[in-house]
Amino acid sequence: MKIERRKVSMQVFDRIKEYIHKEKMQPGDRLPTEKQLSEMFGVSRTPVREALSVLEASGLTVSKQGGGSIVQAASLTNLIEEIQFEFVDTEEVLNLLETRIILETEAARLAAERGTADDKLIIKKKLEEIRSSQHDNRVGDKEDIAFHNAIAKASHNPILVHSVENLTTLYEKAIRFSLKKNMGISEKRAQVLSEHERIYTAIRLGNGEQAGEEMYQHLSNACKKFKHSFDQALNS
Amino acid sequence: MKIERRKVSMQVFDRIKEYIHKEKMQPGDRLPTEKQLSEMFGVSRTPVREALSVLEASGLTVSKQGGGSIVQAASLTNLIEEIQFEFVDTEEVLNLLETRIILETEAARLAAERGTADDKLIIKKKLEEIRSSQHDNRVGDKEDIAFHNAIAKASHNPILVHSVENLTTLYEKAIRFSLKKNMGISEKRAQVLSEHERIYTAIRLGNGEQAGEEMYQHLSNACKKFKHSFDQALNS
DNA sequence: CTATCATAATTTGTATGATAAATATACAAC
DNA sequence: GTTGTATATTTATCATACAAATTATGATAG
Repeated sequence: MKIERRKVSMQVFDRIKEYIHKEKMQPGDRLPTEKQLSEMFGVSRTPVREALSVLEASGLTVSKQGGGSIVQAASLTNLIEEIQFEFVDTEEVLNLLETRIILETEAARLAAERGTADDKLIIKKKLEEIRSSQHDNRVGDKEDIAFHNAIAKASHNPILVHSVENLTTLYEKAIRFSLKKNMGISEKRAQVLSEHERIYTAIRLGNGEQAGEEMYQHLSNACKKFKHSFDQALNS
Repeated sequence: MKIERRKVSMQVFDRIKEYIHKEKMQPGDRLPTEKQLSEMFGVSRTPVREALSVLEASGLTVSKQGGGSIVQAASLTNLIEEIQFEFVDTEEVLNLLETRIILETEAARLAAERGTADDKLIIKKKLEEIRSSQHDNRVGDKEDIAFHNAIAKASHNPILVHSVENLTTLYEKAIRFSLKKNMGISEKRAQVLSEHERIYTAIRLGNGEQAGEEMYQHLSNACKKFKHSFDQALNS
């Protein structure tokens, strides 16, 4: 039997989250001071500070020297189940997207030119799963990836499929650890959905050039959005 | 204008990530000790510990009491899975070539646009090795692959490089295990060399469009030749 | 020589106290 | 109402110390 020994700092991390939830704290509210928290939990300031570091890195709070720690998360109900940070290099994500653009632009074109009715039906299904995920207000990363993979499959080139799947999986991992706050911007979601629809339509009509162009635009926009959110994170 | 004021702990966080990346640390490798890190960056242990807390919470490292901090996740580039090679099928070789065309056309374009003088020198060297292999009447597969890989490297996109290398080595294996190797290639060697030279020239001049076009022609020709020799083998 | 085990050294985890720097607050001056 | 200033509060960092866990070392037995 293995006794679970969690670090005090991480226990404090949980307790503070719990506290925020319990007290129904709103964005802008001030947390108790580090001194108060350390007395509250019967520990020293050190683990409290480390817990607050993680909280801040996860975007839940902001600590300002002299000003205390302030709750930032907009809604505590869909509070972070999992901590998400950026530890992946921005440059690597951009390189990843660049490579995806190269491969998937052609994959979309080939899908339009070679895809069977069956292939296109599957793509359509994936598109609708994206729609319903959006309707449920979920993130929908998995559905997004599935849509792109389905298009690759319609190219009927297994090597290409494998390469695309490889990159999309990597991308999902990268995004999971790098995207922190810019999830749920509905207007952007609508735009993404519209882009997906345009890609699908072009494929359905068998218009390879158009499909490639739409895919290119779609991924280029993803690239722009990523850069933009990164710049924002830098200035905060 | 907003004066940039990043906390030391977060600067340390970035520096450690940078260090892991720079040193190409693999999962399982041990980071320097907290003491060493604090001396390295000229700060106390406190911010170093807070940075490590965030790193650990993000899943990049694990810190064990007494055991040091070890890297857990690697950079994206190292995560790319290789396509395992099963058996050589003509169709698969064509699929492989098709995917290579997609990737390497763009790789050549990027090489022309982003390649440094150094990069181009290396490409030139590889080209000359192809020439000398031809002079020695050797097959020169390795040299051919090295030439293509060097071009990919000049794109300065590690993900793209890895993807291209993956495919070129796969291609080399495929050709090697394919029974019909060296099928009537010798007379086309001069042509292949000329194609390589045209690619190099376009890259050297920084003409991206041209470089892409030449690469496209080159690999398309390889495709045609493969098809042709396969048909011949069928009819014999 | 090898393997095992006790011991020492190293390293992280936590505690404590002190100082610097930024912010918040209260209050006076205009 | 606004501005400025003094004071108190609070976070950010430093320095040191010790506990706890792991790793390295070396001795001993076979």
